[in-house]
Amino acid sequence: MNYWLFKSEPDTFSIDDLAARPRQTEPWEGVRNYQARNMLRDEIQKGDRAFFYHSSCAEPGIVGIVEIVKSGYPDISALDKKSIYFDAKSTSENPRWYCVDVKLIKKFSHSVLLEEIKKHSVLKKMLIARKGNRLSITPVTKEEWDIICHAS
DNA sequence: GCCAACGTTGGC
DNA sequence: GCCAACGTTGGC
Repeated sequence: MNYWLFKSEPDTFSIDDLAARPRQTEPWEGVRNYQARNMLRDEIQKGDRAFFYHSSCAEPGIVGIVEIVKSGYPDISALDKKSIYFDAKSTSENPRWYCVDVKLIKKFSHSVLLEEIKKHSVLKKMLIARKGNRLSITPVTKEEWDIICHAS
Protein backbone atom coordinates (compact mmCIF):
# COMPACT_ATOMS: atom_id res chain seq x y z
CA MET A 1 0.00 0.00 0.00
CA ASN A 2 1.24 3.45 -0.91
CA TYR A 3 0.60 6.88 0.54
CA TRP A 4 -0.16 10.14 -1.27
CA LEU A 5 -1.13 13.73 -0.75
CA PHE A 6 -4.04 15.24 -2.71
CA LYS A 7 -4.35 19.01 -2.90
CA SER A 8 -7.62 20.83 -3.23
CA GLU A 9 -8.72 24.41 -2.82
CA PRO A 10 -11.42 24.34 -0.15
CA ASP A 11 -13.38 26.99 -2.08
CA THR A 12 -13.65 24.47 -4.92
CA PHE A 13 -13.87 21.18 -3.01
CA SER A 14 -13.21 20.88 0.71
CA ILE A 15 -13.09 17.93 3.10
CA ASP A 16 -16.51 19.01 4.37
CA ASP A 17 -17.85 18.80 0.82
CA LEU A 18 -16.55 15.24 0.67
CA ALA A 19 -18.14 14.46 4.04
CA ALA A 20 -21.50 15.64 2.67
CA ARG A 21 -21.40 13.31 -0.36
CA PRO A 22 -23.37 10.05 -0.46
CA ARG A 23 -21.18 7.30 1.03
CA GLN A 24 -18.64 10.12 1.54
CA THR A 25 -17.18 9.13 -1.82
CA GLU A 26 -16.35 11.29 -4.84
CA PRO A 27 -14.34 11.15 -8.08
CA TRP A 28 -11.17 13.23 -7.78
CA GLU A 29 -11.74 15.16 -11.01
CA GLY A 30 -10.04 18.06 -12.68
CA VAL A 31 -6.37 17.15 -12.45
CA ARG A 32 -4.85 18.72 -15.57
CA ASN A 33 -1.15 18.13 -15.13
CA TYR A 34 0.68 15.29 -16.87
CA GLN A 35 2.87 14.27 -13.96
CA ALA A 36 -0.14 14.03 -11.66
CA ARG A 37 -2.14 12.33 -14.40
CA ASN A 38 0.47 9.60 -14.72
CA MET A 39 0.27 8.89 -11.01
CA LEU A 40 -3.53 8.72 -11.14
CA ARG A 41 -3.47 6.41 -14.15
CA ASP A 42 -0.50 4.17 -13.39
CA GLU A 43 0.52 4.24 -9.76
CA ILE A 44 -2.32 4.96 -7.38
CA GLN A 45 -4.09 1.73 -6.42
CA LYS A 46 -7.33 0.82 -4.75
CA GLY A 47 -6.64 0.58 -1.03
CA ASP A 48 -3.94 3.27 -1.05
CA ARG A 49 -4.45 6.14 1.33
CA ALA A 50 -3.99 9.88 0.85
CA PHE A 51 -3.90 13.03 2.90
CA PHE A 52 -6.48 15.66 1.99
CA TYR A 53 -4.65 18.99 1.76
CA HIS A 54 -6.29 22.41 1.64
CA SER A 55 -4.38 24.92 -0.52
CA SER A 56 -4.85 28.58 -1.45
CA CYS A 57 -6.67 29.39 1.77
CA ALA A 58 -6.14 31.13 5.09
CA GLU A 59 -4.56 28.10 6.78
CA PRO A 60 -3.06 25.71 4.21
CA GLY A 61 -2.48 22.24 5.62
CA ILE A 62 -3.48 18.60 5.91
CA VAL A 63 -7.06 18.24 7.11
CA GLY A 64 -7.78 14.52 6.92
CA ILE A 65 -7.40 11.10 5.33
CA VAL A 66 -9.07 9.49 2.33
CA GLU A 67 -8.88 6.01 0.87
CA ILE A 68 -8.71 5.22 -2.84
CA VAL A 69 -11.79 3.08 -3.50
CA LYS A 70 -11.46 2.97 -7.30
CA SER A 71 -8.17 3.11 -9.21
CA GLY A 72 -7.49 5.25 -12.30
CA TYR A 73 -10.17 5.62 -14.98
CA PRO A 74 -10.86 8.34 -17.58
CA ASP A 75 -11.98 11.69 -16.15
CA ILE A 76 -15.28 12.33 -17.92
CA SER A 77 -15.33 15.99 -16.85
CA ALA A 78 -12.80 16.57 -19.66
CA LEU A 79 -15.53 15.63 -22.16
CA ASP A 80 -18.23 17.82 -20.64
CA LYS A 81 -18.45 21.12 -22.50
CA LYS A 82 -20.19 22.72 -19.55
CA SER A 83 -17.50 21.71 -17.07
CA ILE A 84 -14.73 24.10 -16.06
CA TYR A 85 -12.45 21.08 -16.59
CA PHE A 86 -13.46 20.60 -20.24
CA ASP A 87 -10.57 19.84 -22.58
CA ALA A 88 -11.31 19.79 -26.32
CA LYS A 89 -8.27 17.62 -26.95
CA SER A 90 -9.58 14.76 -24.83
CA THR A 91 -11.95 12.19 -26.38
CA SER A 92 -13.68 9.06 -25.10
CA GLU A 93 -11.59 6.94 -27.51
CA ASN A 94 -8.43 8.69 -26.41
CA PRO A 95 -8.87 10.03 -22.89
CA ARG A 96 -6.19 12.45 -21.88
CA TRP A 97 -7.05 12.84 -18.20
CA TYR A 98 -7.71 10.39 -15.40
CA CYS A 99 -9.24 10.36 -11.95
CA VAL A 100 -9.69 7.99 -9.00
CA ASP A 101 -12.53 7.71 -6.50
CA VAL A 102 -11.78 8.71 -2.92
CA LYS A 103 -13.70 7.96 0.25
CA LEU A 104 -13.40 9.94 3.44
CA ILE A 105 -11.77 7.96 6.23
CA LYS A 106 -11.21 10.66 8.76
CA LYS A 107 -11.31 14.40 9.21
CA PHE A 108 -8.58 15.43 11.64
CA SER A 109 -9.76 17.10 14.84
CA HIS A 110 -6.47 18.98 14.60
CA SER A 111 -5.22 19.92 11.12
CA VAL A 112 -1.49 19.66 10.45
CA LEU A 113 -0.73 23.06 9.00
CA LEU A 114 1.89 23.81 6.37
CA GLU A 115 3.46 26.12 8.92
CA GLU A 116 4.11 23.14 11.24
CA ILE A 117 5.27 20.90 8.40
CA LYS A 118 7.91 23.45 7.41
CA LYS A 119 9.25 23.56 10.96
CA HIS A 120 9.55 19.79 11.40
CA SER A 121 12.98 18.24 10.81
CA VAL A 122 11.59 15.32 8.77
CA LEU A 123 8.41 16.77 7.29
CA LYS A 124 10.11 19.87 5.92
CA LYS A 125 11.57 17.66 3.18
CA MET A 126 8.10 16.86 1.84
CA LEU A 127 7.36 18.19 -1.65
CA ILE A 128 4.46 20.18 -0.27
CA ALA A 129 6.86 22.20 1.87
CA ARG A 130 9.01 23.15 -1.10
CA LYS A 131 8.65 26.65 -2.42
CA GLY A 132 7.02 26.82 -5.79
CA ASN A 133 5.67 23.27 -5.65
CA ARG A 134 2.56 23.10 -7.81
CA LEU A 135 2.03 19.39 -8.22
CA SER A 136 -1.48 18.60 -6.97
CA ILE A 137 -0.71 14.95 -6.21
CA THR A 138 2.52 13.92 -4.50
CA PRO A 139 3.83 10.70 -2.94
CA VAL A 140 4.22 10.52 0.84
CA THR A 141 6.58 8.15 2.67
CA LYS A 142 5.45 5.82 5.45
CA GLU A 143 7.58 7.80 7.88
CA GLU A 144 5.94 11.08 6.90
CA TRP A 145 2.53 9.46 7.03
CA ASP A 146 3.01 8.16 10.56
CA ILE A 147 4.40 11.45 11.89
CA ILE A 148 1.48 13.42 10.48
CA CYS A 149 -1.13 10.97 11.77
CA HIS A 150 0.46 11.18 15.18
CA ALA A 151 0.51 15.00 15.12
CA SER A 152 -3.13 15.34 14.06
C1' DG B 1 -3.19 41.68 -4.49
C1' DC B 2 1.69 40.57 -5.16
C1' DC B 3 5.03 37.82 -7.03
C1' DA B 4 8.12 33.70 -7.41
C1' DA B 5 8.08 29.34 -9.43
C1' DC B 6 6.81 26.37 -12.68
C1' DG B 7 4.28 24.05 -16.82
C1' DT B 8 2.81 24.79 -21.46
C1' DT B 9 2.79 26.85 -25.91
C1' DG B 10 4.48 28.21 -30.18
C1' DG B 11 7.80 30.61 -33.24
C1' DC B 12 12.00 29.82 -35.15
C1' DG C 1 14.82 20.98 -30.06
C1' DC C 2 15.51 25.50 -27.98
C1' DC C 3 13.73 29.11 -25.38
C1' DA C 4 10.97 33.34 -24.64
C1' DA C 5 6.42 34.52 -23.59
C1' DC C 6 2.55 33.55 -21.30
C1' DG C 7 -0.78 31.57 -17.97
C1' DT C 8 -1.54 29.38 -13.58
C1' DT C 9 -0.61 28.07 -8.88
C1' DG C 10 -0.33 29.04 -4.26
C1' DG C 11 1.96 31.08 -0.13
C1' DC C 12 2.21 35.27 1.96
